[in-house]
Amino acid sequence: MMTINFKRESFPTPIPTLLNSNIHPQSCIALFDKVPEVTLKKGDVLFREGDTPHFVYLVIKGMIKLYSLHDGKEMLEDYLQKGDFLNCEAVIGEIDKNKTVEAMTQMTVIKKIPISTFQKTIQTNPKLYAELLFNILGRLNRTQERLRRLILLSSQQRVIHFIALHVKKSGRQVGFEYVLKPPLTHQEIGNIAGAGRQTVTTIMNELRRDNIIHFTRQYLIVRDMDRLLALSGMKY
DNA sequence: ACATTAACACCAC
DNA sequence: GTGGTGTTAATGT
Repeated sequence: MMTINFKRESFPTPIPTLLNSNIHPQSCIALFDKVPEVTLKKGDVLFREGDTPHFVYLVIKGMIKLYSLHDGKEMLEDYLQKGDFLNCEAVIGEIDKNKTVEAMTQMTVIKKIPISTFQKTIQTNPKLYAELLFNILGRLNRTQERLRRLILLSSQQRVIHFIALHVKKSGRQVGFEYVLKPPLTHQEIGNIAGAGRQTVTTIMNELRRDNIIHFTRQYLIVRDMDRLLALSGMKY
């Protein structure tokens, strides 16, 4: 017979002493302050479908993708970027073992802490709990955006829409332009937007001819965000 | 008409 | 050399 205990002894206060005595601002990110950074190359795998993860990861730089395989085809389930937490569902004891996780960009930087440490600290600090919820909400929105794109837009529009939103959010603004460095490969853009690699290449070259974007292997510039958004066929 | 895939050449690191 | 890009032809819906 299982009993569920809804009581939370130390929730919401007092704040435990040992674990967060050295955390200055109220931030989940601060939990990782003294943890060394790990740099991943594109394609490096953190763990595979079926593995049991033992860490919670924080993305510092670059992008991480979560996917499952279906007769050789990669199904992109989610992707994470700077400030996102991987396996943070562990705070409520949920651990997703059904996805492979790997670095999507060159020079992806992450930090990791044991799941138990993360769990204990977050569970006893409501502010951190709220911050985590907020972060997960961001991921949920991103996934919903992707679903909307997939259902409503043509493949051209999907690619354009993803590029517009992604660069606007993750690139830095320089004058009227947005620069994303490093960029994603056409293959990865295709995986996210639900389009073939060649399709992405062709669309991006058209956009380049029209001087709406520019790109090399090191960067992607959006020259005219308004036109790009207009071409995407979505309001925002 | 739209989109994906295969094939191949080419280029960069 | 390997991985990424550019282009076109064939094929499917």
